[in-house]
Amino acid sequence: MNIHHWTGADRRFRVFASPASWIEGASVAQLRLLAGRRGFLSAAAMADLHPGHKGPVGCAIETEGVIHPDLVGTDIGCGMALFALDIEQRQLHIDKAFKALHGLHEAVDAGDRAHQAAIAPDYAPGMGTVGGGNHFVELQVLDDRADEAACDAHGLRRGALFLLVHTGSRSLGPEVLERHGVGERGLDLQSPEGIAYLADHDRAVAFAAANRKLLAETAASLVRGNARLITDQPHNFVEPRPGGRVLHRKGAAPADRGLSPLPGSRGAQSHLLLPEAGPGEALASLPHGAGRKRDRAGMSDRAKDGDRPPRANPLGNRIICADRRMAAEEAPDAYKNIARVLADVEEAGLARSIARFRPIVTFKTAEARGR
DNA sequence: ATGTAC
Repeated sequence: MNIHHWTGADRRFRVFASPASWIEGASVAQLRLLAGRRGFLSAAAMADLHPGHKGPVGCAIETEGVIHPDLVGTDIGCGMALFALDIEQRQLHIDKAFKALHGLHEAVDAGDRAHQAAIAPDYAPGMGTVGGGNHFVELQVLDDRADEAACDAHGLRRGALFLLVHTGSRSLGPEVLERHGVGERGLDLQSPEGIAYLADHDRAVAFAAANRKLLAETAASLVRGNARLITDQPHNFVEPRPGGRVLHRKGAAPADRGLSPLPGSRGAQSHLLLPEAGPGEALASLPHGAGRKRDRAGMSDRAKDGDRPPRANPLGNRIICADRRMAAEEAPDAYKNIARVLADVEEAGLARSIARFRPIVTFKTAEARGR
């Protein structure tokens, strides 16, 4: 194991990344600031670590009985869900699929939306919507099976189509954070305030998972197929742990709930991870993707020099993104190399890839907005 | 991240 501890001798912090991985200094600085948080015990960062608005993204943070809602952030329950389609790549008419997927939001059934949003009816308009930022619905093909037996066990066939869905709880998450917002002091796990936050948090987590399911089912119907859930893993959430501890995950997927998607950028392959025992210092966590290499503002500025964001890319997938600013901010070169992130995961013994997926069509947004 | 802050 050749894992670089960027945080030096302070054993409360671990960064599971090799020296070959680009880790921005600002994100490590944000990580170290967590030591001042009430109840702080330790933090585990992954190779996708990057700076966020209020704190580092790509890490797990454990406290002694204190919930810090601001560390989970606004998009409570945001995560990645992978669904298998009952369609082979060779059966797919790519042009038809590309055209049909433009209508993803319009195709969501009103009754299904209301049903899935029953847990938070006031937020029903957001149910079955992708949202902005790095969210997407992506049609993929399984193009390599590193572990054939594991793939067989889950019915993952080479050449079959899949849907990878990345979205969250839409406007519900921000509302929950604001309502329980407590600055940096946090909430005691056992207090009425802590219990109340957890209840609303859990609703947002469920809402987000329902959103991913509804989007996958709708996208599947647009390509004349049916979606079967392989795995759904949140990466922005908090959970009580044995011994009165609280584990926060901010851009980190759980390593103790089975298979976990590891998406690359929208111009790269994705993987499906099978978690391994791993060291306890990793706080039962995995990276949630490639992680940003360049911030959004920088990417947006670069695009103002007249370059149209590319609709295609080296892997040949087509991207539905009518919002040019979003396309610039989310361009593949804003992200780290997923192969490098995966190598660090495997080297650290956190997980291994059992399958690799190539993007075919990516849905971001069909509405033009930014310039 | 967010029916996009001032």
